[in-house]
Amino acid sequence: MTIRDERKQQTRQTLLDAALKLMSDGRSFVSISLREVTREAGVVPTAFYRHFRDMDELGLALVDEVCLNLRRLLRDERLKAGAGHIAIQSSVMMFLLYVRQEARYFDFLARERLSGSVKIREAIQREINHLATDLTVDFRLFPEMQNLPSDDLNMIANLVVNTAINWCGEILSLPAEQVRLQYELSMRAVKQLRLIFVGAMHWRSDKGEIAKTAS
Amino acid sequence: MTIRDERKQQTRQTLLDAALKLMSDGRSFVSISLREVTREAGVVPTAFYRHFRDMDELGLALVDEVCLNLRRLLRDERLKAGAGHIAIQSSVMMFLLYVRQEARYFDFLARERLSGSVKIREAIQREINHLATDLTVDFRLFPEMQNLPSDDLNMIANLVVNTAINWCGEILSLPAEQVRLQYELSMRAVKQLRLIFVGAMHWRSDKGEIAKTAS
DNA sequence: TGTACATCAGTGAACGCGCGTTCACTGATGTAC
DNA sequence: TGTACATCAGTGAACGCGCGTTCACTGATGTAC
Repeated sequence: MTIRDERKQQTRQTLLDAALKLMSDGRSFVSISLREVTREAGVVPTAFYRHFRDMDELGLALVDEVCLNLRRLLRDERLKAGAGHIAIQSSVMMFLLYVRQEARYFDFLARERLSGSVKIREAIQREINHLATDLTVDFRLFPEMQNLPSDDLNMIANLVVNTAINWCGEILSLPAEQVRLQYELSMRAVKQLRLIFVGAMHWRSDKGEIAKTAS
Repeated sequence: MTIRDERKQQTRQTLLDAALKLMSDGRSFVSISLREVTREAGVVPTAFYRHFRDMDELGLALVDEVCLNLRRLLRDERLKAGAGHIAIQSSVMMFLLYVRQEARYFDFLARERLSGSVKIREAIQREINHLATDLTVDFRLFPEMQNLPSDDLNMIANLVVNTAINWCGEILSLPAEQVRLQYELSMRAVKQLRLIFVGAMHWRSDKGEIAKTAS
């Protein structure tokens, strides 16, 4: 990598960071202009085109970057925890602390998942499906879940991942100084994951009659 | 109501519909301009100000309208079902059919819930919390849940409502002609709600040891 | 190593465009007598 | 009921502004000999 290449990568990163920063006070990606990004990054508007064809391409790069970091975190968590075991409370708490710490990343993901351009939405959804697949694999190592069909494991993984995404959206919409509310939300999240696991452990055994007991 | 008032209300509704229509092919509210709305509605840009101060105010009116319709639907469903009973499969299927039928409304809600302006996000969150509260009240009528503390009922209602919102986002991102995929998603939704109810029925009794059984 | 040319990340001026908003207006509808 | 005036939803021209994109450019860095 030559000096020129390195500097180019630096500028590219500056542009990505600038876009995230502009979004960090609640604005959505689509409302941010190319000129704003370059202004924030400290380069001239035309320099943008040396790195991205248009804002959509920058958005996709942002998805890649954010998801790469997230996958790293989850991989580390997974290694630490050991197979077939999960300490729900500490996992959820750690996850939500990480979400707040890297708020810009998760804000971007949670916000653009449904409202971004078609390409960006698809890219994010692909990553989320990937997460769900990883989780399905993890579930196979749980003794309590080993005899569930993979269809059901998938369904449960999807529920867990979507629930976690909701936590992100909710905790990020709380003001930073409202620590009490954040804590309460975290405790509720812990309970929700526990409830899903309770459901998973009793799944199938009594599937047929659930909640058909009328008043 | 004079003729003039009636016509004014008509124009106002035309503006609201125009905004929804412009969003219906995947664009987010913030990316739609005042001039586009008036163009779509067939009035001159300046006529807009006879009805709304700015686009944000129109957005809030849209939240009101959409949520009013949604509440009506849910109230009717509730009356039909009778207290303390829920037919999970038919309820979920009916809900998702309604979501697809009124796709514009739910697209708007799902999309702007996280990415709209602060005011719009708050308005939508308020409505969602309201739904969760209603659901908590319903839960009280379930014999299986009657002895759970209201804190837990709340937590479960929140999980159910958020999960349902996720279904909306997912089913609306499927192309209209992919009926097969929509059906599969619906069946998964049914299972997920069942799983949550299974969890709820076994909640508390074995809360302490959940998933602490290591590999 | 030194030189001569090529590359290319970033510059700065310029463009046409759609935007939100202002203003004075028009003419149908409402109201008071 | 008929008339004279008031109201006000919608009009149309005009404005200044930030936008995305084009173009020819500069000068530091890379490359070939």
